[in-house]
Amino acid sequence: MTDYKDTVYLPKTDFSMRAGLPTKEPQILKLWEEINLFKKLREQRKNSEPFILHDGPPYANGYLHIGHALNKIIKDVINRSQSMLGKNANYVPGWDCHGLPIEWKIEENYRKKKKNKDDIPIVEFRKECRDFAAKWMDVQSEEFQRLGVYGDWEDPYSTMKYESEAIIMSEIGKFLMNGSLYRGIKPVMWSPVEKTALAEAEIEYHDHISTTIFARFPVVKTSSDIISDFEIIIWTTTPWTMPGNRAVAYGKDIDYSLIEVTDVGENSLAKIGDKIIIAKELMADVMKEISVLSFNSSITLKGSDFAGTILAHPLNNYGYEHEVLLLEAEFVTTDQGTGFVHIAPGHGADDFELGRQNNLPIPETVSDNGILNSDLPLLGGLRVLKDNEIIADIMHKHNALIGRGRLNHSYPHSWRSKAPLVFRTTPQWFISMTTTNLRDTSLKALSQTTFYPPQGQNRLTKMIEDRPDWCISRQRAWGVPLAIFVNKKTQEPLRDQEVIDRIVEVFKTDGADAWFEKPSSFFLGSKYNPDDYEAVTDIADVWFDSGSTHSFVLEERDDLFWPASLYLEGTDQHRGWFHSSLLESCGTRGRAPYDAVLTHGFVLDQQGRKMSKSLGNITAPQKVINEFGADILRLWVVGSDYYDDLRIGKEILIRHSDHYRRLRNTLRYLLGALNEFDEKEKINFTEMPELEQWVLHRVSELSVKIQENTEKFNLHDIYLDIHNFCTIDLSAFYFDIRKDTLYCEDSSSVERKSCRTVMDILFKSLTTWLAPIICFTAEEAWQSRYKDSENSVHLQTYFKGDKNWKNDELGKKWSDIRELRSFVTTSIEEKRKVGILGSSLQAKVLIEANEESFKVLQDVNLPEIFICSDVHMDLNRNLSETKIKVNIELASGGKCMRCWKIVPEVKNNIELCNRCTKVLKFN
RNA sequence: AGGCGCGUAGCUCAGUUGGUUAGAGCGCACGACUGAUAAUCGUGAGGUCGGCAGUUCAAAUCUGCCCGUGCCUACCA
Repeated sequence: MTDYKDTVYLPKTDFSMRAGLPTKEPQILKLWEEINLFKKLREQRKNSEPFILHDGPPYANGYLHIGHALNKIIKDVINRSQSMLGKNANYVPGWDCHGLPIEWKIEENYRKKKKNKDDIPIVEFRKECRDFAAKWMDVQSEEFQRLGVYGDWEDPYSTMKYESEAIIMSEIGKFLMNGSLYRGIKPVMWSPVEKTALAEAEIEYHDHISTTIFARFPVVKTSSDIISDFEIIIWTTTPWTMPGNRAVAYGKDIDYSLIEVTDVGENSLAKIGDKIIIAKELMADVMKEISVLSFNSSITLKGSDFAGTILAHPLNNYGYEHEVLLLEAEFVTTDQGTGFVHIAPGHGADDFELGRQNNLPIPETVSDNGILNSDLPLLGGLRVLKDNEIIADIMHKHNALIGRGRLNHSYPHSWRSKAPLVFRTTPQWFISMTTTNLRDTSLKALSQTTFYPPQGQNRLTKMIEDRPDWCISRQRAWGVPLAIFVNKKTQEPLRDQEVIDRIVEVFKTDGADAWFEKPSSFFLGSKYNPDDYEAVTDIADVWFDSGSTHSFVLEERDDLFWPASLYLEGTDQHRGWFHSSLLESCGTRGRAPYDAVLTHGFVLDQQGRKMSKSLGNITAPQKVINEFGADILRLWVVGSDYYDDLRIGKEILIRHSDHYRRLRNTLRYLLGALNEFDEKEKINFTEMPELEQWVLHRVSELSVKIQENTEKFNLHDIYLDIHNFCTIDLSAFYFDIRKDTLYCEDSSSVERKSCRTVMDILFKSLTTWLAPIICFTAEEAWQSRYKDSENSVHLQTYFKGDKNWKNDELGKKWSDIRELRSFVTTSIEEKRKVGILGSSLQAKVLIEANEESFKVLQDVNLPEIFICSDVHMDLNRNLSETKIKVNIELASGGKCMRCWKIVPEVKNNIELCNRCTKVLKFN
């Protein structure tokens, strides 16, 4: 017997079956670097329609986590796919550099060296922050590039570049000039020891003993006569907030008892005959606490009965003559106290909010070192944390209390000084939502923005509707200073464009440090006397920085455009970057800085739990890259529904690797089949067999779909379509059927040449379709074929099918054929199960078809489609419901030693079928 | 606690305006091939569509409640 293996055109390629991505990907990155791919693409597309995905800046303070990877991969796939549409998708990555976390890190270093932050000159401190951010920018840049993310890594943007700081200040200036930037006050956690505001994360809770008081608020005016001579009793652990009291809150559904005291204990501050009101549920506890021995309480009222009542301050007769409103509030509970809550709008979050809603005044009663203002009657000059016993004494002396005590409870302290904190109102700078109609402008801008997914619009809209004015000042060091002068006399900020311009110009050349280095006179010029003005030392909220990126990146750079085509971030950025950018841009330019917004979900572990160090369920992108490769991570992204939260874990990554293998082997098979393909082989569409025409019909169908889905950023659908196409249409159908043609047919035959023409189209289609997704593998396959490193796959555009290829009728016909084919494969399998045959080539397929099926199959080369050796089909008009009946027999004849079909002509000493004999004769 | 979401086979996902027996790929099991070979092909088993209650001739799909879960409500980004 002769071995005919050498006469068969077996697939041949150097594109390996196993990928070895972790080692191969860096080589491909190097190749791209060598040919300067990104620049080359910019040059090639410089006159094309721009697509600007404006990068939301990550914070430069650590290694990348999987969320960063997710975000940048989606961005990259979108950029690359837009590029595949022929657009100029220039992408400039950036970093957010200012802010508290970096300050903390630098401070932490100081603490280790036992240095005090306050002893370091601010400019020196800022320099260290700057160096720290610069270092992490480099680290993250490397990591992003390893993911395959392409962009202008040589010239990225950052919020701390001098030009950026200058423009940020110039943007602040716009708000200053248009009158929407104003000075107001806001309660913050304040450390009297460090004389600074603290962030939530800088606060730790320790036990603290507080003086508690039960204070009397006489009813002054009420619609409910029955309570007119009663006193409302509140309980508080912060007596020092009493000067700031402007209201008392009740719960509308709480039951309150009207109580008359009839007997009291020896040291009780209560007196017989006192008429007081407290929550019914707390009556027993309170009476015991204030040593009331007996009392009458026959009447119960609902909180809602108190609406409209006005009280007097407990020290009403000693200088605190203002009205105290009795207000309804949801946060009132009967867990503790009296069921009434004393409201000092300057000294608590709930208090402030309730005060704001009811237009209460917000008195500033405490100075920055924690001392009650000296002009306060009776209590001026006392210390808020240490003198509460004295405050209680004074109040008692003036008949303002009905009880007092002490309480050991958990209380906020500074993590630096360990000293207790207070809530205090401080002057802050706000951008008004109303004076320039910023809210309305923003809402209108949102209605003109496209959201992916659409729910985002709703979410952002709700936030803009409800949000208060934007507080943009921070009492910190590492940021863009609010370079504003305040007139000492009028307390009005100086609004002079000349001064602002002078500041901006200096920031451009010297950076924002100039604000701390140069004297006021330098900025004020000759027009103003520096002695008349105080320079603000606050810095800007970092959200203002990043909210301004559109101005110093999109507007300032020649290679970008304003507004952006797309902003794309995690769903948390509804509150963050989408939000601040919208406000900033609407406030200065009257519209959103983006045409569209895309949000993705968060990454969870395999069980759907959030990732945390304590659970030990963190998947690090670096680890995935080293074990699987970046292309697998990229496949994970597009293989997931990233509009929702995504899960990741070992099994999930393995599953995606399985999918990857299918794609890789499809490319590999194409490469093998196209070995030594010559353009001259190409066959015209109309001359191709119907099967080839059908494949091209599918290509054109898919091509349109991919085009549309790219325009809608529907990466997930693109991927599903490609994968299903490779698996169902190609591997399990077209490739399987055409093996005989490809391997055994005469190389000059129309059939084989048609097949290879189609294979060529498939290769170009798949590599360009896949290039945005598995950017490394697509390049590897492309280079494996064309061996022309200058001509990267990423310089191409999507392969587009010829319009003539689309033929829905043909599509329908072949999907019918495939349905009938599945009856045949099932029947063959049954025979295989019982050992009658192995290879389907051993089979002769006998078909009885109803009229409809007969019509579909009659002019089809059935042995080819069924991959069997013989088919006999009869029309059976009696079948109607059943489309076809299939029977399988062994084909008669001998096995051709070359193509392995069973044919009658192979017998005795004849080894080859007629076809193979003919093929060999001409070669 | 409120605002915005999510919950379909072991995994990743499809499921049109409610309309036959809820689909695909991977994995798994079994088998075939040994000329895509750590590949390829075929067959098959997997689901009370988170739960309960409604609306309807008909619910994965609409409504309500519940359960689970994520993001947001920070001088974090």
